Amino acid sequence: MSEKRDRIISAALQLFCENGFQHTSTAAISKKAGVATGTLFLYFKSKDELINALYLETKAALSKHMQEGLEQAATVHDKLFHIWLKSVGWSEANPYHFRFFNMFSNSAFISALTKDEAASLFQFTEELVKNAVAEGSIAPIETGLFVSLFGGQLNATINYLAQSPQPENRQQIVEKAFRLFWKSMKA
Amino acid sequence: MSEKRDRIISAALQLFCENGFQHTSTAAISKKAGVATGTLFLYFKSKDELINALYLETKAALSKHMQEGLEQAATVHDKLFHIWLKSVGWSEANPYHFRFFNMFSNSAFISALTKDEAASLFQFTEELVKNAVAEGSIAPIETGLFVSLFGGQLNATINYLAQSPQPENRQQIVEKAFRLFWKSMKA
DNA sequence: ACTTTCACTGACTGATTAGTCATTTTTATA
DNA sequence: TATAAAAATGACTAATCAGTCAGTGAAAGT
Repeated sequence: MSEKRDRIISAALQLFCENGFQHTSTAAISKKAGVATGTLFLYFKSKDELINALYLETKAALSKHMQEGLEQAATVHDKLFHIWLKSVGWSEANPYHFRFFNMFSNSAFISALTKDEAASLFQFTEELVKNAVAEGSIAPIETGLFVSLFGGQLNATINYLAQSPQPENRQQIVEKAFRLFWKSMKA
Repeated sequence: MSEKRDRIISAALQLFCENGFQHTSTAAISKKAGVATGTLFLYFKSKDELINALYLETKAALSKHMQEGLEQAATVHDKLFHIWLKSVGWSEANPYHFRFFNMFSNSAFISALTKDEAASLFQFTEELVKNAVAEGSIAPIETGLFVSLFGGQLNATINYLAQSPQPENRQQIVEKAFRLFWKSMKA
């Protein structure tokens, strides 16, 4: 991966979040990245391919971060809590990436193909849930519903934190929200 | 409200959902609505004002629907369940509107002002939560966090249903997801 | 019958911009 | 050092489209 490519991706991320896809010209991205307008099209066939690549790589980064140290968690509870904390941490450390997901996950710019590819990066969470139900750690539930609810709760928590005025009890909120989720799901 | 205005709003909703904001020209909206290109600009100063009006009116319709018959629910549990069912029902009866929210709630097209106005339509939910905590029906929690989690869980449920292959146990899923939420929140 | 009003029309335009490509610069190779 | 290959440049273009405005026709008022 070239360094110029990285600069383009990173400039695109910022500008898309600040001004939206439509109000960000490829010329503006190139300028911010410090490359010529043509260079962008060496690395990405089109503006659409650029945003899809950005989406996929961002998802991949999050997925990787979630799994770091996951093997050290012994119980299902601990594994879910690990994923929870990693996700919150990553989102707070990468506010642009998080905002990017909020803005574009449901937009028309991301193709169905890209979404499929991204979903496969989170396959491991489905496995986790299936095993948890099988071993009786959590109450019986459709895997997809569990994953959806977990993601929803997580997203709601992060969004709440992002717009909440007091960050001092941030950690308590994060833990409390997880406790609530776990309370609803445990066997 | 003129009938042409309605047709423009409704055409815009469909086209925005199908092709996104950027790939929907005002000419296409006008054509689908069966009016001249200039007519759109009689009712909306700009394409941006159009999407903001659409957002606000859709939110208002949902808010109104949620509150229909709400006074008949006696307990906090019943009130929340009423809102839950009304929301799910409305989203399934108005899939375009629901998709529109998913696509544009976090987009750059909806102004902060519009979002503020929309939020005020849901003021009643915050009151509900405050009273519930005060009377001890639910465990103590920050109002904003509760509202955020409720919305997140609801949204996750509807999204799960929308992409789930089997609609036969739809009602069970809806009730189950609410039971899980209530389990996590009740005093 | 004349005038005024006004919702509506649609051809038109000025501005924007995604993407191209002939050329130059840099890097690798012999 | 000479040559080839690869990477990068940026002026340019073809196309799109939001928004305008002079004009139309129907209805209301006098």
